Parts: sequence; C-alpha cells; structure tokens
Amino acid sequence: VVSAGRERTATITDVARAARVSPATVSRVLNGTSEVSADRAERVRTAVVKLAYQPFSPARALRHQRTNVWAAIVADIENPFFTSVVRGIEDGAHERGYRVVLCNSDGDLAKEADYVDVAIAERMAGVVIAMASTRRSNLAPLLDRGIPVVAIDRRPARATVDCVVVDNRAGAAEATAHLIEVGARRIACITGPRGVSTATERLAGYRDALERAGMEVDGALVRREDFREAGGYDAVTALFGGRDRPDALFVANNQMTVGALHALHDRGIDVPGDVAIVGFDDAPWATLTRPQLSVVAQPTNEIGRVAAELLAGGGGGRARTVVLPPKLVIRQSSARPR
Amino acid sequence: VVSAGRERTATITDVARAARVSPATVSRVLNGTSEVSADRAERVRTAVVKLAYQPFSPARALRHQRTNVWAAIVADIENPFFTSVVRGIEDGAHERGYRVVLCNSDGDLAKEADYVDVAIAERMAGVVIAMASTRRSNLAPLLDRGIPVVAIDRRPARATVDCVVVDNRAGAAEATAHLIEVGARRIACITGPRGVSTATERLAGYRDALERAGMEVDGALVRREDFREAGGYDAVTALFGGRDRPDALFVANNQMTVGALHALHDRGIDVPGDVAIVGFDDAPWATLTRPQLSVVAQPTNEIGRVAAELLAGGGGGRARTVVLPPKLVIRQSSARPR
DNA sequence: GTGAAAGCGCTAACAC
DNA sequence: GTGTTAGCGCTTTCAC
Repeated sequence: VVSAGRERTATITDVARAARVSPATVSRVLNGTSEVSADRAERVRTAVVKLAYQPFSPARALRHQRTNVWAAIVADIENPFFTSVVRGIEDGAHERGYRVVLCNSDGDLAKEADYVDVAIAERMAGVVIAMASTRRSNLAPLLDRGIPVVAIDRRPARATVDCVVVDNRAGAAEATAHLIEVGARRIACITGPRGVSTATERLAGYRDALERAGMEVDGALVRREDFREAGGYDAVTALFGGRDRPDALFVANNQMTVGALHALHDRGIDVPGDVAIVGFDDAPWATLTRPQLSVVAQPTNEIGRVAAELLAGGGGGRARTVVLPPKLVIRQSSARPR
Repeated sequence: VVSAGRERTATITDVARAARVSPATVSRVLNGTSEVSADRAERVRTAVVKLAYQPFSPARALRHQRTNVWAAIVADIENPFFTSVVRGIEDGAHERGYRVVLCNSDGDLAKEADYVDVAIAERMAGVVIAMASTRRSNLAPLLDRGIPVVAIDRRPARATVDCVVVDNRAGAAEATAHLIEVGARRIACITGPRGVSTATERLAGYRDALERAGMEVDGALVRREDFREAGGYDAVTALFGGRDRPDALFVANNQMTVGALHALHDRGIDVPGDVAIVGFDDAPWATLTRPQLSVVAQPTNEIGRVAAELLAGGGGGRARTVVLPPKLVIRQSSARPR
C-alpha cells in the first residue's frame, strides 16, 4: 500500500526491526565496520531498500563530532572566476567523499563572519575561503578549533594557513610590460580595494614593469576601486575626465574590465586605437568583444583542485603556499595604439 | 591564557556550569523560548562569550528533526543565469532565517539524485531545483517525505510541485516575431535538449511566431543541442554547412549564444549583415560585443526571490505556478540584415 | 558474530 | 522561573 506520503521517515531502528536484527548490526552492514553474517546482511539490505532508509546525517554528525561537509566562502558568487574555482573544489571534494556548501560573503566582513560561525556550528570538516579582506581576517575562530582552512586567491597578511594563489605580481608585470612594448607611454592601472592582496600585488606588478622600463609611476594613473563593474566604469570616467589621458589600461579583475569597456564605449573612446587594454581573468565572451580582449588568464579549475588537495591534507604542520602561474593571453585589445 | 587551539569545543553543559545554571536555562536564554531572570540571563551571556560557545547544529537538528537549510540544486553552476537566480534565493532565504546550500547537478540525472539523497539525509527544510530533466524527475522521494520543493526555470511534466518559471513561449515568440519584422525570412532556432521544458517551450514559441506570420516551419532550421557553449557552436556549423543558409538565428540560451557567435565569427559570417541574432538571457557583457547582442532577458533575481517565498510557504495545498514575464531587449545584433 | 546499552549536544515536557 | 529528565538517531564499546 502506497500511502500518501508524510509517514514518519524510517530510522535505523525500523530497519533493524524489519530485518530482525539489532540496530548495531544494521550500522555495521551499512558502514562495513565489521563482519556480519551473509544472511543477516542480506536481510538488512532488503529492509533498507523496502523502507527507503536514509541515514540521518545530523545524528551521525552528533556521534562523530564532525560532518563531511566543506564550506567554500567566496567574496562574490556572481563572479565567474569564483564559480569556476568552486567547480574545481567540488571535483576535488567529491573524489574524497566530501560535499561542498557554497557561501557568498559578498565581500563583506560581517557576512563572512556569519558564515564562519555557520561552519563552526556545523562542525564542518574544512573551509576554503576567498577572504573579504586580507588585512582583517575572520579565520581565528576556525583555527582555534582546529578546523582546516585553505585560503584561495587572496593571501592573508597575518594568519598562517595553507594558501593557493596565482603569481599576481608576475602576471600584472607581464601584462604591463606587454603594453609598454606595444608602445604605450601613459599606462593606467585600475586595481581593487586596499586590504585585498590581489589588488595590492597586481598593482605592485604594474609598478615593477614601469620601473624596469625606466618609466615613472604617475599616481594620477592609479585607481583603487571595488572590484565590481561599477568600479571599472567610475575609474575610466575619472581617468579620462581631464587632459593627459592614458593611452593604455591595465585592469586588475574581470568585472572591472567589463565596466571599463562600457565606460570607454560610452565616451566614444576607441580600443585599441585610443587606448590599449589588458584585463585580468579570462572569460568565454572575451573573444566576442570587438576588439577581442587581451587578458591575464588564471588556472581557475586548478586553483580549486589544489585547494581541495590541501584541505584534505588537513593543514598538518607548517602552512603551505602553492603559487600557480597566470598566463598572458594577447588578443586584439592590446594591439599597438594610435 | 590563550592555549594553542584544539581544546574541546564548549558545549551547552560547559556554559551551564560556568554560569551556575542548568543547561535548560542556557537553552532558554539563547532561544528566547521562555522568560529567564535578568541576572541568570546575564551570567549565561557572559559565559557564552567567555567560552566562545557555538550551538552544535547537528544536535539541534537531531532534536528538531529538521534543519534550517535549503538546498538549491541547479543544472549548471557556471551558468550566470543560475547563479543570479541563486542570489535571489539567498536573499529570500536569509530574510526568513534559512541558509542555502548550492548543489551542482551538472544536468546529470544521477548527480541530481545524489543531491536529492543528501537533502533527505540532512532533513533539509526545502529544495529549490532547476531539474536536469523535466520528463524524468527525482522529486518523488522528496515529496514522499513531505519536504517542500519548488521547481524553477524548468517545469516538471508530471510531478505537481510549486513552480517559478518565465513565459518562455511568449518570450521566444516575441523574439522570433521581431526577427520576422526586421526582414528575416529563413530564421533558424537553436534550442536545448528534449526533456527540458525550457527548450521545448522556446521552440514552441518560435513556431508560434512563424505560423502567425504565415511562414512555414522548416525542420532543417531547427537544431536541438545541449544548452552548452559547444552546442551553439555545433549548431551554427551544421546550419551554415550547406546551401540555404538561415538569415536569422534565435538561440534559446546564453551559453549556446556564446558558442554560436564564436562559430559565426570563425566562419567570417557578419552579424547582423549576414545573419540577425537574438539570444535568451541577458549578460553584463552583452553590450560589449560588436554588434551588441539582442536578447530575451529574464528577471533572474525575482525568480529566486519568488521561489524562496513559495518554499517558505511550505507547499501547503495545491501546487502553485508563478509565471514571470521575460523582456525582449533589442540591441544591434538583430538590426535589419543584408 | 551479535545484541544491549551508553552517550554524543540539545530542547521540550514535566515537576517544583 | 528553574532544574531534572528523557530522548531525538546513530555508532561504539562491552559482554557474551
């Protein structure tokens, strides 16, 4: 008789009763923790199927004092860079029997702290985090409790945790050097907020390249924005507001690049004729824009997979840092200007 | 004395001891379930802070037989349409005290079934799902157990659950009618796989528009692909392989549109000169392409928020279906061809 | 091999 | 108001 739902969900005791064994035996069969005679095991398996039994994982977690869930806390769930990284984490987690809960801190320290609390309350097995700020961190409560943490993309200033990052400084320097080589003389840099390591490192790389070329770093050509589309738009508006316009742009993340391109278009500024441009992070649509966009591409999937590997390693011993190489992809937006 | 982590995490009993009250009183203070004298409440709060106590939610879940977590199971986490919808769900969930776990079925029925199992094992409070297939569903186990379900984007053929969808048929018809009006005579439709309602409905809308205009539906101009970028690419390759090329394209999702544009570019086909094109789903970069992309935009955030509202409503009574209007956004890619 | 029993952390029912 | 108690579903001793 199939009754219309809503009957009490079967527990291990129900299965035990149906199989005429003890709950302990059911547990042993399900987890393979010790030998069980063939016929009893069979009876258990039949009962499990018949009752559509699903172990209640909070009860397990209560026993084990630990879940098999990882939290991935990222600063912006709508940024394709992060979702792609998360894909990598998921793949790595799946292979190791973990599940991944994706949390969106929105770049907000308080929201991030909330999700850290959640991770603790749930006794999650580990946390992968792209921090809202690398200066002020919410990591201490996790570390105090011995919950393994891997920082991705952004490198915490103080806390010593495993990290997976890209060589931002080198990538930015390469991009800037490329703009110099192509003939640009007034190169602007649109980077992210203070207190986010990627923003700082990419700016440092930009400076490196200018200095190596014997060019002066003009403070008026450096804009700190918020890593969002609007930030890129505003930066371009400011940079092209007066005289002494830049003839090239290095933009330190994907969303700001979108904003910058919109602003350039709105002002009728031609790319790469009037300004050459190189962005950070590749995207599926980067070859659909006219001109096609030159970028510093990051190995997103690998970042996630390596993070999963480190997290599974459990943060034992010294904090490890894995630095992956970015790759300059030259397309049309950085063709020789003028 | 700050000891180097790893001491046992504080439990409610520890807090009770430190505050010289019973565990029940601690629980009452924390949950506000009944009045507690001011001084005891104060002692409890002090102890909570001092011990950095965090309630262990699996234990709560065990008591309550229910968590405060919703699962959002989507067919493709890297599709910005879905992440944007998830943002809406999160907003709605947050307001109501729920948290959202994002799960990626990858359009795969087996993975989807896995996540459904997880949702059951965790006794999640609800599930929002963009189904891998609307023909064969994994919903029965959820419904049997009385777990509220809201289907988004895709409408299940059989199961009766709450739905939030867009009027795909009308949106597709409008897009196609626009292409007709602009002078196109051989309009191709690149839609998604059989067994996904959005694919079917958008195709139906395309047919509607042709019929209304007294135009014949040519089967050779209809391609069923997989809603991924590669699908769009392949479709264009096939459509433009022989003679009798289309002079317009209606592409039924964002990722396939990217693929289609790549293929057109690779073949040197001019948009909109040789073919006009309208895609489905808007994107931040849609105005960066040259020509700018005409699309049928969906109210992604609202889809998520409405889903949250329905889920919180708990699926009581008859299954409700909310149909939201899409909006045709005309840009340059659908300018008069030739 | 197997079952009985205890207990993980929390809360709701019940006494006082 | 407050404490005592029982029990949620599961796993893991510990006897047998």
